[in-house]
Amino acid sequence: MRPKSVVKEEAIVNIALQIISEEGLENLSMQKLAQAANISPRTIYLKYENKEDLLIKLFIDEVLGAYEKAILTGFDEGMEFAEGIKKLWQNGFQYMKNNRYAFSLMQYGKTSPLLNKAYAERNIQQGQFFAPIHRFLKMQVKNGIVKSLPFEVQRALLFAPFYDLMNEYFEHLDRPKQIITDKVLRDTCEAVISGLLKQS
Amino acid sequence: MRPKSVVKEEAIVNIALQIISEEGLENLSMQKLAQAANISPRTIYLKYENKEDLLIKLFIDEVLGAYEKAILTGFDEGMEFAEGIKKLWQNGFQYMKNNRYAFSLMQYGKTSPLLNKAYAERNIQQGQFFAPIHRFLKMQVKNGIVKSLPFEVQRALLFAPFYDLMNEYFEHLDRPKQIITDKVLRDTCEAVISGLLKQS
DNA sequence: CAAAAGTAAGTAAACATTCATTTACTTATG
DNA sequence: CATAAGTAAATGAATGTTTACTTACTTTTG
Repeated sequence: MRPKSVVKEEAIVNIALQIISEEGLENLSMQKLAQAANISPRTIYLKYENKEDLLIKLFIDEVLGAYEKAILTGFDEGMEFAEGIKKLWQNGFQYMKNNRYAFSLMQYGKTSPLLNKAYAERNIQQGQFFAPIHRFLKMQVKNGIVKSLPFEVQRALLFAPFYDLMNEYFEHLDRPKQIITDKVLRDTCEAVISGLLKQS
Repeated sequence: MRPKSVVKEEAIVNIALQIISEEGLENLSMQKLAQAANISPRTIYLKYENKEDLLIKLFIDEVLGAYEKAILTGFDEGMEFAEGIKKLWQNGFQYMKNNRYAFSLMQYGKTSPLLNKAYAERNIQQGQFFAPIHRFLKMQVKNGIVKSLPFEVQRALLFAPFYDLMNEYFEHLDRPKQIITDKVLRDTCEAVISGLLKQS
């Protein structure tokens, strides 16, 4: 039996992410992808059932899965509050810097109904990625460190500014000067932390 | 001369926003829009040059323009810091609650290359919407009230959580219980404010 | 040589956009 | 004040192109 080419499988994934990042999700077509990856359209359909299947697997496996794993590396629910959040931000920044294309598709997860649905379903099925962070925050509230707010609100306060900064970071990559430096990121993280602390 | 039907013009705009919100930007086609609005495809081209023109005008005029106007109503650069930010959040929440479809297209402004480009170009041409808020924040830094951070970072800290909450608000509209209440929004706004204050 | 991997060349359906007309209304005239 | 001329609004059907996906065949391996 002829063995499958790993090179081609990786090309599909990487070039798809690149097209999405550079031209937008709406401009990724199966034909364009095949041509750019120098393969036949049919080859994509050996690995993926259809376009929807491809997009969802890219989003869930290649992007979200890898990101969630990266962000939780070295993070421990027992950490002190500020220490834990800083670790998450550091990990996130490190990962994103090296995975610009993944970041682009991740952003589509909030707008595209298809990806949004896939994301919600996955979080229901397999006890979600945010579980350790959820428990971490719950403990901080219990210990009187952090303001008692719904988890969704805490998550918004802690991470929404981070994604905004990453967006800014990538936009400034193409410009003469980068404003999102490690120091700026640390300062922003501090601001986010102090906003959630109980004693203001 | 046959008078033009305002009803039809409005139908194009409203139904386009509805389709984008419910099915996604990538699933809006000119023919589908025409059918849903009960007009001929040709009629859309009387008002708009092409699909790109339609999308950009929807985004810039119908969505961003209306939002920016709404959010700045009753806001004054001379306001006290917390007061000013609370006003912006209140205005934003009020507007968004009544314009779910507009919110959806607004979110696409961050991901869609087409809309992103249109947004950037507009902000360069006509001295941007954020100018009063920019000056407001600059003054607060000068007066030693607010942490000295790049404007982009302040904007991220102040407003990124807001959009996240609006997303959550709309998702919970279809569920039995709403978690994003006026009180939760006020509390979140307070947290955002305290994160930016110089004395923690 | 079995059998999966891979391909070139298709397919029907959907796409954005246009053409050639018709419709609905205003207005100038007998 | 009836009616025909004029005109912008609006249209249904068609344009060529691109789409996601398939068919029929070839290549490459154990």
